[in-house]
Amino acid sequence: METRRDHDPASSAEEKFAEYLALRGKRLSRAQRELVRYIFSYHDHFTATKLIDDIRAKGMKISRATVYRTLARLVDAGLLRTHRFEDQVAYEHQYGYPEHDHLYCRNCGKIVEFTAPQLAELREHVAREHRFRAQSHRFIITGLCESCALQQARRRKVDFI
Amino acid sequence: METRRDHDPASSAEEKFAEYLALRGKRLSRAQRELVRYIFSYHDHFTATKLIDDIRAKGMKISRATVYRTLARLVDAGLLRTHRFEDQVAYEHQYGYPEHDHLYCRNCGKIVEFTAPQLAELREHVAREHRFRAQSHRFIITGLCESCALQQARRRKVDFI
DNA sequence: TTTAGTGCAAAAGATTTGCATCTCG
DNA sequence: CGAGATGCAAATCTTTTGCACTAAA
Repeated sequence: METRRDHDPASSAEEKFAEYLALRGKRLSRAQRELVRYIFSYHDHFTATKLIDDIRAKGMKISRATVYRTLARLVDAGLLRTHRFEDQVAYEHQYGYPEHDHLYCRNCGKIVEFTAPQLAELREHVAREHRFRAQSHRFIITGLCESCALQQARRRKVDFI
Repeated sequence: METRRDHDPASSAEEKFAEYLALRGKRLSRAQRELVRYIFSYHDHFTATKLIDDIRAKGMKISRATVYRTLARLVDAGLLRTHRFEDQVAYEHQYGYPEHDHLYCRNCGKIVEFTAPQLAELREHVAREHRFRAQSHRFIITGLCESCALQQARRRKVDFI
């Protein structure tokens, strides 16, 4: 998957992180390096739990505690951002990734990204009206994805029998 | 504020709930009735934990488990809605209370409600585009309220000295 | 060498669940 | 009476922490 060493997201995120750590006298350990490489080798939303399962499946040996500690640092470093959905905290790339909003399936947890330029305007308008200085926003549409909606419709029919 | 007995939120919510239960052969127990009355006797955001503390302080004897079970039903009945604020799950009235969104001050935690009809349209539009069945949405504008923005500007000047 | 990082297991918190026992309808 | 509801405690689940040990720089 990953071939070009110089400009792929994984290595530039790693550099950014190393910089962040160096600046505060922290060290970049083997575990942290492996995690950053793994996390930035593809773009997707993930939960801490899922990440732990994934890296274990890949054979990496990093403890639960270290994963949580590293995620917290990556957030603090501005490389990751957390999102709280209904019943899960998801992480997503912050560094080098455009702003977007989300659709969240309440049934299967699927997350779909979308962008809606109108939101930025609306946000400024509302903020001005309330004398707020807006810094960011979050728009989440919760509901059912196509397959879960169908599945639920089916289940409902069965219930009626 | 609200004095007329017939139409106060607490009793109409109770009726709604009784209806919901009856429709599915469930019973309205003493515990559930007390909870609904308490919850709808005022409008505010609350967490399950806070509710449990509050009712205990009022001398009501209802177990933790029953509170959770009742909250789940109230959500299912469409009387309550859950929201994730910060790192806690908050409940708020859904029944008889207009949909709204929030401005959140990152500095002092102040929450201001606002309504923006355009969001409903936008939500339907986006959902349709992604074949989602939207059930609700959440739009949060994060930033600084007026006083925190001023305060911060002041602090910055000091930092420069 | 020295201090930060790691793993482990125990702790925390919030919510859920199994089960014997009440209670509504 | 019989299906539900309740309370209690134990069980879950995710995330955090204390501590002795290991390893970056």
